[in-house]
Amino acid sequence: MTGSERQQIRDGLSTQKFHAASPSSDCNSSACLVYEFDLCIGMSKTATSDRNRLIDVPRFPSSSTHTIPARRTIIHPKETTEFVLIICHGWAARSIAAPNGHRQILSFLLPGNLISTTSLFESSHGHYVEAITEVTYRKFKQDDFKAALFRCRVLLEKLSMAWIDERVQADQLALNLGNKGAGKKIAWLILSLEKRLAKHGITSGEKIDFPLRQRHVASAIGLTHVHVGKVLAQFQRARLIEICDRSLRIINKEGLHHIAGWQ
Amino acid sequence: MTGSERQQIRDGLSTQKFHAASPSSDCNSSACLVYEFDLCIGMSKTATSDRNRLIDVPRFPSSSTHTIPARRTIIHPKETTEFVLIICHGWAARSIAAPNGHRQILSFLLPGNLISTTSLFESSHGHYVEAITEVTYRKFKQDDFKAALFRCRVLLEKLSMAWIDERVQADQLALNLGNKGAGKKIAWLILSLEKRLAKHGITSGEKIDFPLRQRHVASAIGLTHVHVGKVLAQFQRARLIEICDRSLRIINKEGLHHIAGWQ
DNA sequence: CGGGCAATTGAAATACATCAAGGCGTGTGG
DNA sequence: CCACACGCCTTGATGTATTTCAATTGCCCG
Repeated sequence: MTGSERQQIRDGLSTQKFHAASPSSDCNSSACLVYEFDLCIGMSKTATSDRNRLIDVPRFPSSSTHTIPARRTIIHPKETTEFVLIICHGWAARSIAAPNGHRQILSFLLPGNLISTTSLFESSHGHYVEAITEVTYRKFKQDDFKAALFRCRVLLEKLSMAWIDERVQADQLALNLGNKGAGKKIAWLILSLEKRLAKHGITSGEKIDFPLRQRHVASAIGLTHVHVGKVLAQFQRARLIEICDRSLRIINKEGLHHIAGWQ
Repeated sequence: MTGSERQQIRDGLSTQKFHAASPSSDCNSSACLVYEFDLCIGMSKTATSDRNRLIDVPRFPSSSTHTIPARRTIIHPKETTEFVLIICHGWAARSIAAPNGHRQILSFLLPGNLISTTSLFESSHGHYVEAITEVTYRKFKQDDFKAALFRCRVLLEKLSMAWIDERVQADQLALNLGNKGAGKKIAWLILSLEKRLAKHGITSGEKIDFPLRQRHVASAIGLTHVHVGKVLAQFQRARLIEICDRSLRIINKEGLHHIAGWQ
């Protein structure tokens, strides 16, 4: 996100506008409830290639859209809520903290991602969600969301796929955190992000959006931000990647694969 | 498990005996399908204090019991199957491997644990399961298991609790793997195992079963077995714990808590 | 007895954390 | 417009934690 795109938001309150039909959206199928559930992906390829485009949810009752500036906390682990959140625009991080203060990012949330599949059934989240860029998200009532799931069998199926996916991702995260070598970990992170973005079609050429700060990378893979900086610089000197202006270009994908141990 | 308890099994094939009613079991409620689902725990406290006792599953159709010697692989990640496995006796480890060979243990499976909640819906597991001690497990047909879930609402509820639990455990694992300092990680592992064992009532006094080899600990927390050995020795010199003869005694629990960062 | 697995130990190399200082861009308030 | 604070990135110097390698021991089992 460039500075000119950034809205001026001076206080910590999220701006809120209740859902009004916006037929100009690039996602106007009545089945398009959730991007992640693949129902949008088919048409998104033909749509304008806006990155991070807003997902619209027509014919869905009682949802509201919120926008929060970068670096703000969206969800506190202890707060209870009856809502389910879906990211429409921007990046967020889901994390937990040990009582001693150490924080670990569990996953990055991209547009279309449900904020933790368990949030459908539990009213307490048990983790933080923080905005990385400015984030727009949609807020559904748990009950409404569940009801929609029962009305539409294919949605239910997609949800179960989403939570299996979530588990696979968690397993892969553990695999990577257990790795030795900062290079391995970072290469893995880059490749897995690239894969996710490509799957959603949010990638123009080889250049991908990369709004992560070094501290995000650091607390996602268990290193200090200083060391992350050194390794990234090294990667760039080796012409494996190129980072500039909040976007990343993978120059030598094979090389990264090799370093990450995906071979 | 002591040497004298260990059956002599000479080949790699698992011994298989189809289920025959065994009313002498310490778990004879008709509802007692799965230990983990809490239905056994109430009575297990009054039962004889056998550690690692066999879980029996009366009135449940088409299940078979298998026994596999220590260090043998129970499940390969690519093999497909229509069965759901539950550990009855002994310890196992669930793990995944990167293409380069690095293996990460995702969880230790104790008596009563379902081998991955996703195995109910997917015919391919995607991970290894290896016996740590000799392991006895029960094998259900996926369909039969699902049918039983629908027959019994409370079981369904327990299942959903099991998978939420599985996710919490996965999150905690990531949190620990991201920690710096071998002591922290190992203390955390010990405490979390103790907690799980205590919950199941498989703990006599402060002494708990600890059949893990150093390499298991190592690949569970992402360190080398050499270093694990050094840290464990250090813990014992500091009189935090005492390990002997495959069992572990926690001497200074507060100390461990402090080291683990649980404060 | 020999072979495989596990635990232990020490010495050396390396990877990583920690600390500290400086630079750069951006928003902010005078 | 300026000065200033803040967040972020970079760099170097230093110490520590961890890996790696190698050699030794004990144990269980065939």
